[in-house]
Amino acid sequence: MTLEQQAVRPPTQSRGSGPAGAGAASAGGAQAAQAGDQSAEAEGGRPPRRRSRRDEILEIAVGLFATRGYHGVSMDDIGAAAGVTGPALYHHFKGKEAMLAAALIPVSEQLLTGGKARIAEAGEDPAAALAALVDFHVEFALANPAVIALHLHELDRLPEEPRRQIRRLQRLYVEEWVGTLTALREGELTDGEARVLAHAAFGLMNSTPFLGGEVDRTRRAELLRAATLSALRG
Amino acid sequence: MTLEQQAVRPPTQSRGSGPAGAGAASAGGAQAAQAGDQSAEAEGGRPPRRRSRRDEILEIAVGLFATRGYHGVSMDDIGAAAGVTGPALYHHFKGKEAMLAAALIPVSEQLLTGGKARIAEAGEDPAAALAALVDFHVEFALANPAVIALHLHELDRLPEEPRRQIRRLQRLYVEEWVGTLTALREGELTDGEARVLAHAAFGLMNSTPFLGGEVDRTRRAELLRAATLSALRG
DNA sequence: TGATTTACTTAACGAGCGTTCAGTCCATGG
DNA sequence: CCATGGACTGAACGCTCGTTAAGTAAATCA
Repeated sequence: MTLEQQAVRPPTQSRGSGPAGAGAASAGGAQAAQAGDQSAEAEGGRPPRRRSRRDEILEIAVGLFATRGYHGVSMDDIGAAAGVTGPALYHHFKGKEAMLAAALIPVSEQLLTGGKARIAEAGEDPAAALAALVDFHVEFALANPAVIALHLHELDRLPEEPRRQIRRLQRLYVEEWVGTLTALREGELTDGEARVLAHAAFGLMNSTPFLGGEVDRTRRAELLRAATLSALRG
Repeated sequence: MTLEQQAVRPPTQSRGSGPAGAGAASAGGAQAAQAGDQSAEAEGGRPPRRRSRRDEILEIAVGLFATRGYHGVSMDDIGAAAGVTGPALYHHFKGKEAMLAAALIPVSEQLLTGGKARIAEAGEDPAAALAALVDFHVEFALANPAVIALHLHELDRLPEEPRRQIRRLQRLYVEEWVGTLTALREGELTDGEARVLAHAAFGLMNSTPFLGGEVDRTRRAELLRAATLSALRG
């Protein structure tokens, strides 16, 4: 009743494809595809260099999952939003759960590698490292609100295998923050306490998917950065 | 596979009832019942003073909803966890959506009235009002993690009518925070910016449903209070 | 005690879901 | 020009879900 998505693609047009009409409200994803791929199981292991229809569908699905919940969206819904029927999706993904996994895993990977990179760039200075981490995470959250929301809400809908993988990546990312925080406030914080603060900071920075408009993106980033840093410095 | 809930109640025992055996992991709710009541539609309008089985079931349902998601829990699941069959629940609630509404509405009401009370107690002092608000919300979040999680994740699963009511209560609660914040940092913050900060503070304080143990409750409250106040004072 | 009410049961329904399958369209490559 | 193969359709499956209906055993009340 609220947002009826649909995008009747041009019925005939080979590779490449244009932007899918009135697509997912605030999709964020489309992060590479390298996780549980199914299309390249043959000999050679060459990853398929098809960067288009699959990711396009994935982005649409992420938007729908984020606004209506994983169980609140059917395969037919996703197909309709992408301009195809439901069963057509099985040519790109092994199933519904595989779609969710394909959307979530790259996010955890990007956060972890990005976080590590920022810390490394900061050298031995914990204060600079924390500032860089906050900067990075705030920017990421503002750029990908839908995926962030998915990550927060729908992780438990995954089967054990990919869920454990994501949890492991998340844990490693948290530990980067914990290390930085304990170094910055040496003697003040135990590891457990730093973990509480790290989760609190994520909650703060990830509050951006809710609430839209009124304050422009730059100012919002500024507010979130300042608030997070104040919260973590004590 | 994870947490198989069940609570075979004592098969015969009139009113009162004991604690339902191995019940919902971390249920928080059981907040009064006054919302979309169905049992007292007859003449007189006397509210039924039965404070027991209904709320017991509601608490169990909240715990399940919080850990597995609204759509991830069936009526049979809830019934089984309460020691009855699925259809038996229709003697206490009009349906599944009514259960969710009955769990969520009292929370919004408690937050709003509690928040207003703390601000009134603080008189004209915005700094004291903010401290009291933070104190109140942190305490509430730590006491009711399951309902907080539900409120965050499953609000959109409600039909329009109760959802709008909850959204209205939430908005009023946010405005209490916005008023306090703009008074405290006069000239520094627009209303919109204060709203961003208020949502950020909720995200911070509501981070407590995730993460369990390691740090005891008192210390965690202390950490969250300090972090929130630092974040909001700029 | 007999009538009523409360709390529940078992059985069954219709709808919607994820998924499978067989076939069709069509751009491509020899 | 025909064979190939990817993208997709339409129909159908088995299953689960929320909900309804009819009946029952026990507790309460007149």
